[in-house]
Amino acid sequence: MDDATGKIGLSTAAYVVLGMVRLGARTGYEIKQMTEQSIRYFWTISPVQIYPSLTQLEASGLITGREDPQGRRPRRVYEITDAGQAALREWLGRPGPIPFELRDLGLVKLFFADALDPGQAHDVLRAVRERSEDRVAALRAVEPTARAARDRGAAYPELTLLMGIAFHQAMADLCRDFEQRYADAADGEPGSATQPLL
Amino acid sequence: MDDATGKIGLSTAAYVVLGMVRLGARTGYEIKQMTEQSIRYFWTISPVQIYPSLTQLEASGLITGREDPQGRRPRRVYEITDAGQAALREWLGRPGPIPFELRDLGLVKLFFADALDPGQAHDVLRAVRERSEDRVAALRAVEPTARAARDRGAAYPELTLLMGIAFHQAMADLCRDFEQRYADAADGEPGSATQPLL
DNA sequence: TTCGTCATGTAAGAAGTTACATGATTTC
DNA sequence: GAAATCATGTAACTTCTTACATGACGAA
Repeated sequence: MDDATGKIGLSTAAYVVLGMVRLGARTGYEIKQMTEQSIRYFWTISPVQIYPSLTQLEASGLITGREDPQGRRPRRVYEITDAGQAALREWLGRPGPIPFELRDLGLVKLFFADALDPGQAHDVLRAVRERSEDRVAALRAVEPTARAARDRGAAYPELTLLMGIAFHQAMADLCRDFEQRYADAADGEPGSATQPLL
Repeated sequence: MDDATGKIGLSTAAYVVLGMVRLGARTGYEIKQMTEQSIRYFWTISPVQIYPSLTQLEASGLITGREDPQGRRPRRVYEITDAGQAALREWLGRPGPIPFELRDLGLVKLFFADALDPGQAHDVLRAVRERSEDRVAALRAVEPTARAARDRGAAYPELTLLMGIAFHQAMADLCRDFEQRYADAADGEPGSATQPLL
């Protein structure tokens, strides 16, 4: 999976952490929060990856950390360095394949839906459509935040949000097309395969 | 990840194998081929999962296998049973959440692209767009196969193919929008974040 | 006779997630 | 004073992928 990390010994997770520090996340905890609020729909990192990444990034001089306890609660805050800015840009611009992985059980079930009778297939179609519609609604709810970020100098988060919306909207629209097309096409029995269909 | 497999002791991989047998794949090898040609863009299974699944499915009476060596080369061919048809339908219709996972390094890089100067950001945008355009072209090349399958009783594979196309087309279109919008907006320097942007 | 394909597996390793563990601070 | 949040980690467990291993058949 490290197609795009290259020779340098930083994992993708570390670059994500670096990028989040650049965007103003100061502690591991804030990085996790920010990640959940922004890129969770197309990337995830767990605390298990965040804290070692912070240590490694600091050791490499890409961020600087200092203790800033709140009362008796320990806390370490980080900032990106010039070297960190450069490393982030190098990674963002690094050529090579850009892995894209989709794992969608809904599409799998739709793929096999010919095994069902029309009524049941319709139910699968509706379930997948409603899932995408819910996702669209969830993403639209974040739009104001993305617009606010754009007005403060970060325009690209809004683009990735719009892509998520367009993506799921396209799936929902196609589901609806199929639902209508096969609404009254009560063919009756599910297809039986006596010879390979694919 | 087994949110949707439920109490019964079959993994998602086993149901996929079952579905592929129903669609006419007779051996483990053919299942792998068919999987590569059809659902690989939204699901993957490796031979390591296929062969144990076949054993398990046969032990459960959902498929029947018989030896059918070609010359001295061993070979075991399978067929789905009525119980297998029922199990597949039960799984396809099983209610509950439908996991959807996207992991896209392209979106991650776009998300952080404000750290780049406009020219470099444009390059990232173009790289992501070209990737999606390539994917659209690859999927369109499979359309005749999907249409042929539809005419022989399997209409849903075409739907999942159309979804893949629509999905990537939407991403490519949005990239192009942004490329044009920021084509001459040479703001100059990359955004610097002195306070949290998100 | 050599290469590509058919066919079925095993073993080791990388990667990531879940659950656990701790404890302070703030809010109700 | 109870619950939610802040904050940082560890250990165990899955899960998946990669590489390896074997060997026959068909075509060039």
